[in-house]
This record gives sequence, structure tokens and C-alpha cells, in this order.
Amino acid sequence: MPELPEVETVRKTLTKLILDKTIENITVYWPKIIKNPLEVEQFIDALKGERIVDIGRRGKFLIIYTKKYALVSHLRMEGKYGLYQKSEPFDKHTHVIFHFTDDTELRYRDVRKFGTMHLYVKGEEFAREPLVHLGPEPFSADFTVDYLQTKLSKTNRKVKPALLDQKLLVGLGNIYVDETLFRAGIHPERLASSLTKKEIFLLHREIVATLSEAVEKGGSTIRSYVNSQGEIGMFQLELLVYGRKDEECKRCGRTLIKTTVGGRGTHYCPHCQKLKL
DNA sequence: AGAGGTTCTCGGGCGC
DNA sequence: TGCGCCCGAGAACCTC
Repeated sequence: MPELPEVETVRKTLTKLILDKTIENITVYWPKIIKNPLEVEQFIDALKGERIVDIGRRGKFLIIYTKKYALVSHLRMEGKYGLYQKSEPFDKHTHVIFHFTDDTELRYRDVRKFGTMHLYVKGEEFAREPLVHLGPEPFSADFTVDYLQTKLSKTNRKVKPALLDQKLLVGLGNIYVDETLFRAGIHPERLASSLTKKEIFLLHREIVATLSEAVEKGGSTIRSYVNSQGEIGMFQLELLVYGRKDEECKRCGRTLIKTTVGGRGTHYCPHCQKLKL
């Protein structure tokens, strides 16, 4: 599900729902989701009595702040947060419940159980896994054309796997990387180090543009994504290549192709994105 | 039946 | 031989 635009949308909607609520207790049904502290009891005890004071985001990670702690949460493929009345029944994919002092509770649901949670004392979170080695935010001043140029020139990988690496840049996932490469006219299997200065400039511009347009539209709903208020995104209507195998390229009219690159399903236009050598 | 929006771990290959 | 880095493959889990 969630790449940067979806996580940013979850951050905004979840803030409206749980800001200022106080955690009375927590129930953990699938302890493997909690990666730090190792003991689930410690996780629960730490957060008891804590009030939600802010919700942030770093790349695809959500950071729920209480007065003392930072809860770093990754939704991976299918993780979802939702606010429910305590009286509502919960399904078998609900793995963590944060019981608030009012009659509501925050439920974490995750069909594939890939999601993770790390709890740290506030201020330590950026110096620890999983945030410590992340690359720059695409909307930050650190993410410049020169930075992208330097990084791509130093790797032997193909451009698509390079851009999916969150150490190079945070936020891109399989959907937005395919969209970005199409918009920049770059074949996903080009060697990253072979890109020209002009191509890097276009790539940088389209990374920022694609992600910011997607944030404005509330993300993309492909299979199951909904924000914390249960609403779908709208950017899937703007997708130019992702999920459009065998359909017409909106730029040149030829047939779009789907292959595998770096083990990931990859959509592109063989005419607009040439694999020059 | 196999792929699926993610990322961690592991092992092979290579250079020093 | 050893170490460290880089990279790709496989694994984590469930649904359709």
C-alpha cells in the first residue's frame, strides 16, 4: 500500500482522529510487530497514561508522538490505522489496540503482518533503526539535483532499484517510481551511472512533482489502501503507466509493457523510455 | 497459482 | 585469507 503520499495522507487524517487522546492500555495480539523494546510488556507499560501530542512522518514511516515517546510505525504492504468505538467488534487482522481513556480505541490492522513498530524516548528516534540511515526527504532542501547526480553516478545498479533504495531517497515505492521514470522518459533498466545530466535534472523534477501531486490527491488506492478515516485516494486516476499493461501510452499511443526489474513488477512505455546503451 | 504496494537478512562476488 | 562493500535473491504473511 503505502508510499510517501499515502503515509502523508494517513498522518493528516490520523492526527484529526487521535490528537490529545490519552492511552489507558494497549492490547497486542501479534507481538512480532513490536520490534523495540523487545519485551511487549515494556512497550505497553511505557505508553500507559501517555497522551498523543503530534503525528509526524519520515519517508514512509509514521511517527506518533506522546509527551515522552516516539512510536515509529511502518505500514509495509497493508497496515492500517483506524479509530473505533470500543463496542465495535474487531476482525482477525487487528494486531494492536490502543485503548483510550474515552470510549474509543485506535486499532492497527495488517492482513500480511509485515508492519513494524519501534518505540523510543522522544529525541532518540532519528538516531536509531529504522530511521537512522534514511536518505533525504524529496521535499527538503537536501534533495538537490547535484545530490541525486552524485548518488546515481556512484552505483552499479539499474536506475529503478536505485531509486527504490530508501537510503538514497525516501518516499518512492513501486507505483511512484514507475510513474516518475515514465514522466522523465527514462527506461527502468538503464544503469543509474549512465544517466546524462539532463536526464538527472528531469528525474529530479518528476520525483518531486509526482509525489507532490499524489499528496494533493490523497494518495493512490490500488487494492486496499484507505486513509485513517476510511477514505480512498484519488491519484490512481492520474497514473500513466502503473497497472496499465497492454493499454495505450497516453503520450505516444503505443502499447505499454509490464516486465520484472529487480524482482519488482515494472510498467513502462518502450517507445517513450528507450534503453539506449 | 502466483503475484502483490515493502524492506530486512543473507550470501556471493569483488577489490584492497 | 580476511574484511567490507555492493548487489540480487529470498523471506516475512495472507488474500484473491
